[in-house]
Amino acid sequence: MEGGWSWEQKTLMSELIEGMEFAKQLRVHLGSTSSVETTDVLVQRILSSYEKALLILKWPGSGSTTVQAQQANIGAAVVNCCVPESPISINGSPTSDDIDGVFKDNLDHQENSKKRKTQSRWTDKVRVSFESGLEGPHEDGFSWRKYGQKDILAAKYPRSYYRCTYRNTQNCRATKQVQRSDEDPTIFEVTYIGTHTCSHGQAAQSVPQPPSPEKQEKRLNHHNSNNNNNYQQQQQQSQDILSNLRKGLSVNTNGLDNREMEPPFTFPSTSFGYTRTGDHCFSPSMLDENTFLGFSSTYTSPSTPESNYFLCQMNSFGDAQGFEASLPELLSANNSSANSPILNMDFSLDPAEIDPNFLL
DNA sequence: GGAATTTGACCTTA
DNA sequence: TAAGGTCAAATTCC
Repeated sequence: MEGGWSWEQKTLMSELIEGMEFAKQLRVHLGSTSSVETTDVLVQRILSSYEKALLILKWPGSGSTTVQAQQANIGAAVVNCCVPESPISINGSPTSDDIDGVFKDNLDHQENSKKRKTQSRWTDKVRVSFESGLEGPHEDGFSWRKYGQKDILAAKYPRSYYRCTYRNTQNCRATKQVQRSDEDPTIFEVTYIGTHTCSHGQAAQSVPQPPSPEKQEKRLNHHNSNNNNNYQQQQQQSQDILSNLRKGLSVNTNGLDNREMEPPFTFPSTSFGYTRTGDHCFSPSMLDENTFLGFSSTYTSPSTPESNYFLCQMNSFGDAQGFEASLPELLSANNSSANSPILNMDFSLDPAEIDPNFLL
């Protein structure tokens, strides 16, 4: 398998291995200087994350665009193919046109199609395993309200239209369309249009919880919604998480405290493989500490059963873009960053400490 | 009773 | 003018 790996993939693997080695060394070091039990727990979790990341990369199917859950406790696989229906900049952020479109759209509430054209728009593909008990895409962290359904010409399944629940109260213009794939009914193509301007994004979910997947499934049945996130929000959340991390670091640098630790990592029972491919990606040089940490945090988070385990995977072209692009998504996949174990992890990772050549 | 979904009609675009 | 997208009243659910 490794024979077909691209340079980026090999580099990624190398970096992960190296990081794991560093963590091991840290454990040895801390073991000699500190008797705090949590230290070892933390390091164990670091190692666990690395090991599982490596495991993912080593999966035989990781060279395809489809992520199949290959562990018994991964009930559903999410294929997240980011189809750039509008240009996405190299770092995954919407282009200036996208931003302009959103901005103008916010100024002018009388949305028309021309403006819609300029909105950021991308498509994710979500594979959902029927074995998981869910028949539709899992929640993507935002609160959506279905406002329409339409039979599409030449499509076997109708298309469902969703808009942000807070459209009226906060004038959030984000919408999404969910279309079940003709070829593979287990795949839902989710097209996101516009960005969330509401303050009830994913992070807000820790307050008013949206309907559970079970509830949503009960309601939506066949035309379920969801998956994935708004990219800008992901970026913002990446920043938020980093900010929280740094706050935590101020505690950390004073020594390991007695904050309650999350239970050891376990794969959630209803989890999703997850891949994002296409141009909605980072270049290796754009992979900053946010995405790195986000990967770890989400990867290890068992907090939200419907959206917790997201598998990064190389795309079919063998590069690392899909993997990298999925990182911000991984960040926000976990609905509440407060639930992310990494926020409880007391290790320091300042931007200055990040190897600027990470993945290079 | 409030909130979410359904669905037919209407609007916009190519 | 057909197809996609949205609106809004009716319906359903909690």
